[in-house]
Amino acid sequence: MASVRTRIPPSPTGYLHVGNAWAAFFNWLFARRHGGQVVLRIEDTDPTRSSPEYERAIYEDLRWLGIDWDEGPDVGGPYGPYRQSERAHLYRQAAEFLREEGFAYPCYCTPEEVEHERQRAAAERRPYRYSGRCRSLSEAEARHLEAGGRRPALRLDLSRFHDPRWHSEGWLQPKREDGAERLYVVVYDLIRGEVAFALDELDDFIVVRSDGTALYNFANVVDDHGMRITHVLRAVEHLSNTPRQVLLYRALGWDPPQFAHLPVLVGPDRKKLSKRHGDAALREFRDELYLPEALRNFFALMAWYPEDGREIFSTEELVERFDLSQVGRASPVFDRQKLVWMNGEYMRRLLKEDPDRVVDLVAGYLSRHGLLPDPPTPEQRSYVRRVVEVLGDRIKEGPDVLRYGDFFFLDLPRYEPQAVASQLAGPQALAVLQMARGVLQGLDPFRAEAIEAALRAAAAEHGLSMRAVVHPIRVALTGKTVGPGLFELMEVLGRERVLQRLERACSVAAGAGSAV
RNA sequence: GGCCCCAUCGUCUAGAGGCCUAGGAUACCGCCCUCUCAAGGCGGAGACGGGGAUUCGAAUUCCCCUGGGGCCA
Repeated sequence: MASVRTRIPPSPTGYLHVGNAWAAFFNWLFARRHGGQVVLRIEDTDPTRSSPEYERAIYEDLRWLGIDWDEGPDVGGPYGPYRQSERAHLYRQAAEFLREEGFAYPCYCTPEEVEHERQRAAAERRPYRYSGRCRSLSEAEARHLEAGGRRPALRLDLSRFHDPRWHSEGWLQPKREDGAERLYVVVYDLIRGEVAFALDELDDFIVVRSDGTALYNFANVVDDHGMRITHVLRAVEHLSNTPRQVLLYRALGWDPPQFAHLPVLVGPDRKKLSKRHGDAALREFRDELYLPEALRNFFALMAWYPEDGREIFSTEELVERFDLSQVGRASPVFDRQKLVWMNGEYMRRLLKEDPDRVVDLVAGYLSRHGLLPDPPTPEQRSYVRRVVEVLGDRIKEGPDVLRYGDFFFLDLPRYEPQAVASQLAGPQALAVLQMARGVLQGLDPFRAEAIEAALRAAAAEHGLSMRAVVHPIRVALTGKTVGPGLFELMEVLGRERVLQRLERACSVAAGAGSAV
């Protein structure tokens, strides 16, 4: 097989979306699996919604995810330009060819006229197809319409495909049906097999609008062919467009690439993942401390499983194993919970192998939430490092940093009402806190082991269980009932802050919790 | 409306006619560990959308229905 070339075709009309990132990753995986190339094509044909800022953001997000490309607007390549907005001349050229070869004809019908036909078809409860009225327009009629100020759109002439010379090629197959013969456009899909579309279900569709701009299907064909794309891996929503594209390839005298229609990623409501689902932009995952390697692993596991049993795979392993024919056809639901789990697995690993990276990530997260200057001083950074050590594998995603450790970065903890009510109310709590103050006041060094020993001794002396002393102290220092080991956390906080918080909590406990 | 795609635990999925009493993971529930949470260990509950057909035998093949999704400037 000639070298594999796949493409990633984002529109710079917003931030890279997880659904597109997922499809992009599959294109990347497939190309890398076969030692091929990846082409990045920017589909910026809608000038009102496209922007260079979004284009840059897409490069950034893709690179962050670990997807690289061999050709694209930013890196160049032999088959450019790689922005659709710069390819108008190529579309025009192809359109002229179609016209010269008689595969396309100018259509002077206005959108209003077409809409009228459509409505009449709907009223008569029959499927709408363009009548082909302009197909047989005479030169004189055309000139007359032009003189009236009408600009023609260009339509593909499907009647040309009834020529028997096409019927031996396999992609256009005559089939006998109830005695009559129907022509079918056959799409060969690497995931779904052969999918046949009756030619008479299609109509003479528009290829170039009256304003001269190319339609999506047309531009796509011109681009994919021009960029020597061998494999088009894209979402199933494009499957219905494929027969039109195949017709276009053939009319232009080209062989279509191989197609593989991926399922669509959907949200918990089974609807296509979109902005409606909130955090669908890839960068939001980055901001919430999802690791690119975890995301890649997770992405791979949607619609495809490398082998049964194992779930954690390095990207190299994924590349080694990727098999398009094993990709599923059903739409996977994007499951946040499982992503959290998987990210946790990678976080835990990273904590062992490259703790500095975790520290940087956490520091960045804290900065974004206003709890740390950006950049932090060296002292602050080493403090974050100690906090990360103490937090350990509790950090599965960004929000966990605050969930378990915001008090490390606040002057006073944010006291959760429920925690206060259950642990700081009443004389018992007050007694424990006062006992702790007494024990810790002169403790030196202020280290976890020493703190634990001292507190255990004091608890035993007062006939208290460790549970009974740990809980009120935890709430006093952190404001919550969950979090890292109490003694470790105290060491990081330091004696001064510990005593200060205990003191404050004492007044809270004494005031029966009303002062919070 | 026409056409196309899809359908196994809540979710991701394994399953290519007998290996299925339908396996794993996640989420959930219980127990253990333990200063709480997290992690870890052990255990539990949980699915082949429905109906026909083919076959000695169907989650697996075929048809219909239902339900979801998509395309038709």
